[in-house]
Amino acid sequence: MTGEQTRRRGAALEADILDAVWEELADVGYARLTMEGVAARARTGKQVLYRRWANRAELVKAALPHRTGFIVDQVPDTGELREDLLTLLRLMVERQRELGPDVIRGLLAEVTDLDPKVFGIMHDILLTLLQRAVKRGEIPTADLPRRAVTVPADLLRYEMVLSLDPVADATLVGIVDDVYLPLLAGHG
Amino acid sequence: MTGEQTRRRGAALEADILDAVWEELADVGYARLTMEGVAARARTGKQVLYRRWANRAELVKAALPHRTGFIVDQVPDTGELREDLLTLLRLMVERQRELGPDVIRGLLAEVTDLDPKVFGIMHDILLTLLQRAVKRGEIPTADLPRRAVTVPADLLRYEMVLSLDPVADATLVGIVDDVYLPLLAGHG
DNA sequence: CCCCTTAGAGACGCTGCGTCTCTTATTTCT
DNA sequence: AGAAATAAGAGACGCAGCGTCTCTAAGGGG
Repeated sequence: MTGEQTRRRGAALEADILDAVWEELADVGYARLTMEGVAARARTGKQVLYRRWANRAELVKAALPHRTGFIVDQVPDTGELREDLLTLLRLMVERQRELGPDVIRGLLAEVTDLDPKVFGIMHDILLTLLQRAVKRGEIPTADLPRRAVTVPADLLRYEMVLSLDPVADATLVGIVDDVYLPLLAGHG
Repeated sequence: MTGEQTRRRGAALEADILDAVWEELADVGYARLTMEGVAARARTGKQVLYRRWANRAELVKAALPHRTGFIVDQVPDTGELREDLLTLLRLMVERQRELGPDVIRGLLAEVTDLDPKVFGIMHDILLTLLQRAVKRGEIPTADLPRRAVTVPADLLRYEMVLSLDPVADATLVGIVDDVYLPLLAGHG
C-alpha cells in the first residue's frame, strides 16, 4: 500500500501545477479548463490550487509567464523598419498560437483588472523600433502621439480577439503596409 | 386558485423575454445573467427559453437588436469628415453604454461564430463617409485598402474590449486626429 | 527528534445548465 | 361549435464544476 514516496512542496510543486495548466490548455482549451482537471493532471488536490490562486483566471494568469518568454527580451533589430515590425508582430502571433486562441477571449471575460503595464511595454518597444528607423533615415520622425505609436499592436490584438485561429501572416503584412507605414508617412 | 388569466404566446411572449434580458443585463451584467434569472423576470419557465435559443449566448445575441437600432440607419452626414467620424464613433460608444461593457467581453468568450456581416457593414459606412469627403475635396481619394478604411472602427472596438467603462470621448478624438486623419493623409 | 507547516485525498453544499414531464390555456382545423 | 394540435407555465431531475472544509500524514526546520 505504498502509493506515494515523495511529496512535492513549494516552488517545485508550483512549477508542476503551472505545467499542468499549460498541458490542460493545449488539451481542452481555456473554456473547458477546470480546477479539478488541473489538479488531477498535476496529481494534487484542489486545495493546493486554492491555497495559491483565488480562481481559474488567476491560475491561468500565473501560468502564462511560466512558459512564454517576455517579448521585451526579443526586440527585433533587422536593420529595416518594415522587417522589424513584421518580426515583432510574428512574435506576438507565435505566443497566441502557443496558448491557443480561446485563452485570450476567456481571460478577457473573467479578468477585470487588466494590467496597463503590459500595454506600456509594447509602446516602448515600438518607439524603439521607430527611433532606430529615424537614425537610419527611413522615416523623418518618431515623435508621434502615443496612440499612433501603438497602432500595429492594437490592431493585431484586435484581430487576435476576433479570430479563433492564429492570425494569418497576410494580416500582419496588411497592418504594416496598408496602415502603419502610411500612417507614419502621414505624420512626417 | 386562479393565478393566471391570460397566457402569452409567440411574438408577444418573445418580446417580453427579450425585454427581460435587457433588464437583467442592466441589473446584474452579463457575467451573472442566468437562464433562470431571465425566465423568472419574464415570469415564464426555462423551457420556453430553450425552445427558442440553445444557450445564454444565443439568447443575448437575439436580445441585442431588440432594443438597439441599427447603426446603418443613422449614418452621420455633417458636411465635414472629422465630424462625421466622431459622430459615428460616438454612436458606437452609445450602444456600448446601453449594453454595459461586460457584455462584449462575455459574448466574445462564448460566441464562436462571429458574423462577418456585422463588420462588413461598418466598412461600407466608413467608405461612404470617405467618398463624400472626396466629393467635397477634403481628401484626395477614398481608394484605400479595406484594412485601412476600417481602422477607426477596429481601434474603437479594441478599446471597448479592453475597458470595462464606456470609452472616453478623448479616446475617440485621438483615434480620429492622431491616427485616422494622418493615415488618410499618408495614403493621399 | 519533535513540531509545524502543508500536501494529498476526498466529502460537502451550492449554483446553474440543459432535459424532461405534466397539466392546461389558446389556437387552428374541420 | 367542438376536437385536435400546439405551446405555455411549473417544477423536478441529473450533472458538472465551483469553492470550502476536514482529516491524515509527509518532510523540512529548529
